[in-house]
Amino acid sequence: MGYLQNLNAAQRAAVEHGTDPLLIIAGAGSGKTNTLAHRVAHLLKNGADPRRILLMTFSRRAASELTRRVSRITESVMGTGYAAEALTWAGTFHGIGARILRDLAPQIGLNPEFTIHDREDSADLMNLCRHELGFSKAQSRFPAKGTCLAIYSRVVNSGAPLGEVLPDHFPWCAMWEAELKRLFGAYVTAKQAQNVLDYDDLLLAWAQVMQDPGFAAHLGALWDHVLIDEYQDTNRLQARILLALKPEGRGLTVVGDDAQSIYAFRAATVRNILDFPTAFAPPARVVTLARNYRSTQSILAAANVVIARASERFTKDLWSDRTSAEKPRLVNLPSEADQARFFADQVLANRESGMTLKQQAVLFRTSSHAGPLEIELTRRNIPFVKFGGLKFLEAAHVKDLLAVLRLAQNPRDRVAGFRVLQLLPGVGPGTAAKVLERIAAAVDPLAELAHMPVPSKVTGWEELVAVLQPGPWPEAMGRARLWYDPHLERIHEDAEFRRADLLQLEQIGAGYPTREKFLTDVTLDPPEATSAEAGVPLKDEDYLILSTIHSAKGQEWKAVFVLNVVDGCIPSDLGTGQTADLEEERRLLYVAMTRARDQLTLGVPLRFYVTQQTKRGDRHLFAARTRFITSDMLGHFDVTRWSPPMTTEAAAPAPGRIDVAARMRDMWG
DNA sequence: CCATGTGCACTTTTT
DNA sequence: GTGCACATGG
Repeated sequence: MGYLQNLNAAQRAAVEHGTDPLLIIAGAGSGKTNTLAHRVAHLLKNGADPRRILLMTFSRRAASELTRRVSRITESVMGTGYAAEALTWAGTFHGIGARILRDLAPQIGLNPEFTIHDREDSADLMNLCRHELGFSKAQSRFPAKGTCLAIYSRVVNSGAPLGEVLPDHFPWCAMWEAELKRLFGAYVTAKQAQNVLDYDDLLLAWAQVMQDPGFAAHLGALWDHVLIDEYQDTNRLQARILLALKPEGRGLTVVGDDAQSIYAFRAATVRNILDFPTAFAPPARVVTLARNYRSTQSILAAANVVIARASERFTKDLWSDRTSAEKPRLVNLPSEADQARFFADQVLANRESGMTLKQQAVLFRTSSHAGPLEIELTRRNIPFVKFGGLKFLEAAHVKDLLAVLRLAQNPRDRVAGFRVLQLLPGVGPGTAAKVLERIAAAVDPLAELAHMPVPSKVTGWEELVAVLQPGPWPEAMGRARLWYDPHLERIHEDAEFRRADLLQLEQIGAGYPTREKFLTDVTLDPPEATSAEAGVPLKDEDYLILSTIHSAKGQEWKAVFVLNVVDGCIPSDLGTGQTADLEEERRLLYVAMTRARDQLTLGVPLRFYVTQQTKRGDRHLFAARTRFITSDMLGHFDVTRWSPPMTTEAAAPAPGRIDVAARMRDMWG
């Protein structure tokens, strides 16, 4: 049992625990993934069938990290050749849900060719319903499409009635309760008529299936062991699915840390983890991992005092035996630009002393906060990769091309159809709506599209019909891209950059066996960033990590820098209304701080820039240090102040010497 | 009637 | 950069 030697007592208890329900409370850096991976390996070693293990995580990144670790450990335990592919059921809740629904589709009244809407598609469909019901023309302002979808989503995911969700989370929309109810009814009808599912449906339909005793027994019997990571980020709907899957809790293991719950805005609730033990009789065993292997004691001490003020809390103070003389730094800076400059200086200084760029990360609350830093890094030729924020899938050209594929897959998908049809010159919202109306009523929508009369001013109809015809994959992807190319040229000035994205998308698509698998995966697991972004380094090059705090969860770096640790950013001034929201912001800071192994630097710019309220012009605000670090905590930090050197060389990139006259002469010589 | 051009406001976090 | 409301032009 050599592979158990490196575990501490608590970790080992979690790994060797039997099949009764188990809750592992795993603090930041406590070897959570490692423990979970060892538990899986241990199960396999003792004869468990890998195809009968269900591994679910919250995010895709966590899922792939976990399977990677499991395969490494199992290989060392079971010998090479024991492939991790044998773990066929590993993924996110949504991904697993999509797969189950696709498999069961014929038996549960779904068309197996259903397409999946991402958040923007869902909002577009919501908007369509909103128009059809005439709410967009209401005298006083009806909530925008995104807000409608957010309300709907929260109702679905929290299981709370609309009458509660509105006053609690969307008080300014409470007057529209009756209209919203009608809207949501229309939205659901539209989705079903069009054979599409949104993200929430992947959970909701699964939960509905689990309410049927026959299906619940069938699905429950598929797996002997069910292990859930990041349980603090699950919502009520997910918990319901889980408990229906394993009502006795047999073979059920959940892992999480209430102090790192940062997805309440998606209706995640800490109650899931707090209530887990008593959901079973006898109650689930609880194992707590409080020893931290990541950070120095001085970093942990600071993080602990931040989280200690949290109002509702389960657990533990983390401890570590990694001592260090260096306290976390809290640096006051005159402005955001100075913050960018200082961080860049420090990153380079760290590299001088032997720390690679990849071992360092800059974290921020909101993607746009990284702007000044990105400029500074580009100016100094420091390569970086940014996670979170601008998404590949949100770019108009990518959505266009995917819409063509989706329409071919599912001609009743109205959002896709609406988008694709309007690419043709001469087709606008009116014509598109009529066409879609007509093909929706037809038995064979594609045939109807091919044969229906078309307004004479519309061009390119035959080509569109042709590109939607069935054909082998991935050639169909290339056909679609070539079909789109002239439209791309016509619509976008910067067609070359966008074309590069589409070529990349084609590459990705070629890696999938079918169009359906590609579309499902690209919706549930979108590529991180567009290739058009400046200076995407090659894989083997060294680069600095820029990431939102949300995307940084579960990761660690030797040195961590946090931007804008000021009130208005952390906590974000958008979410300071409710105490629950505020508590989440506190945990967010905690998550950011506990990513650091050796060195932690928090930036506090005195002035920062607000781009909103353009009516009154862009503004600089004077910011204060975040309310989560009160004066009495400052002893845990090394508080300093930094200002840029007052030389002209520092203020602007030092120009070299040039001979303008000579250059002008050379133009003609 | 309907497609297209122009101006203005907004941009949390993610499956 | 992107989406939405409104005005104009076919």
